[in-house]
Amino acid sequence: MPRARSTSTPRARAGRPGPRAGRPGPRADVDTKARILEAARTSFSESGYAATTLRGVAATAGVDVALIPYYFGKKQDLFTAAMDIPVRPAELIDGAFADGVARAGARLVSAFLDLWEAPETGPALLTMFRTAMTDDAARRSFTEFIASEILASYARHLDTEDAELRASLAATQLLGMVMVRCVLRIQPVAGLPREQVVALVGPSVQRYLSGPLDE
Amino acid sequence: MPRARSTSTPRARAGRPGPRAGRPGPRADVDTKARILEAARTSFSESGYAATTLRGVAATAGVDVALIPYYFGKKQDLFTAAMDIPVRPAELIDGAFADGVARAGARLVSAFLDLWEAPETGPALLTMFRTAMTDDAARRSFTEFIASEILASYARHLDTEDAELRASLAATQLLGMVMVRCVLRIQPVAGLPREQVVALVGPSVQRYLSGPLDE
DNA sequence: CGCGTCGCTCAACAACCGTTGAATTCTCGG
DNA sequence: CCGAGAATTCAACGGTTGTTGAGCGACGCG
Repeated sequence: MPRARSTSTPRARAGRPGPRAGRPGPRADVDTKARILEAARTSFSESGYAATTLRGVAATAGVDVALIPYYFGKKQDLFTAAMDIPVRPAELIDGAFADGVARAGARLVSAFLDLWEAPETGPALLTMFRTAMTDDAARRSFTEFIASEILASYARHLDTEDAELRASLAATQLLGMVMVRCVLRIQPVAGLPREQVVALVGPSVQRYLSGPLDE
Repeated sequence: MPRARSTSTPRARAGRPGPRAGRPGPRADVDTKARILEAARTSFSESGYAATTLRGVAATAGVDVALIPYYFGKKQDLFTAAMDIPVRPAELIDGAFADGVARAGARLVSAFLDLWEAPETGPALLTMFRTAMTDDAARRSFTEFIASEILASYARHLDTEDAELRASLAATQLLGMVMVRCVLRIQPVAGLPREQVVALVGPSVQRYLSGPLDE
């Protein structure tokens, strides 16, 4: 493991920077930090964590590689910064239940589609989901987040005693719909108009929320 | 991880005069190729393609790194070899429809659970799914495979004209159940006995297959 | 004008990656 | 008994990665 390579570099001129450094071009008229973040979001969601290289992110952002550690620190910090998106699941669920449990199924499907199809939140959600599928530590925190935030919010609106069972069953249908339509884009579900998807899978969610479970 | 290597390999560590190599231990009592394949399957499914290193696979298989290119060629070839599992989706679906469309929902749920919970096929399926979510080329071939193999098999058993729509809707529920129960392992669905899951989500799949879609 | 500071570039570094080639030992058919 | 070939090892190569540190240019404040 120790390569014991002292300061004898194969190249000449060790330690001293090159003759050309500094900032030759004009000052950044656009916000460099935001450009890095956006490039990082798309790269993480399209290629995953391990396959994303800082050099690739820097290239699509049009900046130097060293600017990323300069602004964000380590690669893991860039990742958490890219995943920090504004989404309040509790408010979303409360909104879906606003006018009665009887309509909550369709409302939930609609809200889920909003979240996953918006360019602001969709890529980050996909990345979090993918990481939760892969990394075990991420999976634990992800499922704990779902249990304490999402399922608990459901349970507040369903005052039956099997509320958590019903909530997690509804999650299977909601997640599966999002996978098939937004991620894998399997036809014909992927090509249907939004309202039709809501009308088709809404009743299934509704059955889990308020219908008879044993039949 | 059974490391049942009974015969000890005498590692005579003498000096270090130039290149010394060869095979010091006894010949492979266990099938080396199979051990590499198994280690590769679990590593690919737990860490993904980019994050799996040949050195890591070799370490958990207990062999030298160079044996992997020796047996499997490039890393991509090892990947395709690890993904080559015996699964005949058409037969599976035909079996689920064997005694009538009316019972196909529960049968399909049961067959899906078998497939994803078996240690033989589960990891590879998970890997294929994850890769399809990440890589766009893999996604296209995956969805095309689903359309031409899976959905077409469904459609053969449902002779209505919206057969493909019904099949892809059923896929949302089946995939979502597998995600929540087998991959993310969200409670309480993950902790339920098998038959209860079949009883709970079977009717939802059944509705997509033969129930009224507009209600 | 002097000077610090901020934004940025360049070059290098150590570590690790996949892959190759040569060396060595074993097994086995002739 | 011997040589052919398979199985396994070590060492190295060229490339890429994340990260660091030093230098450069412009700007703002004194």
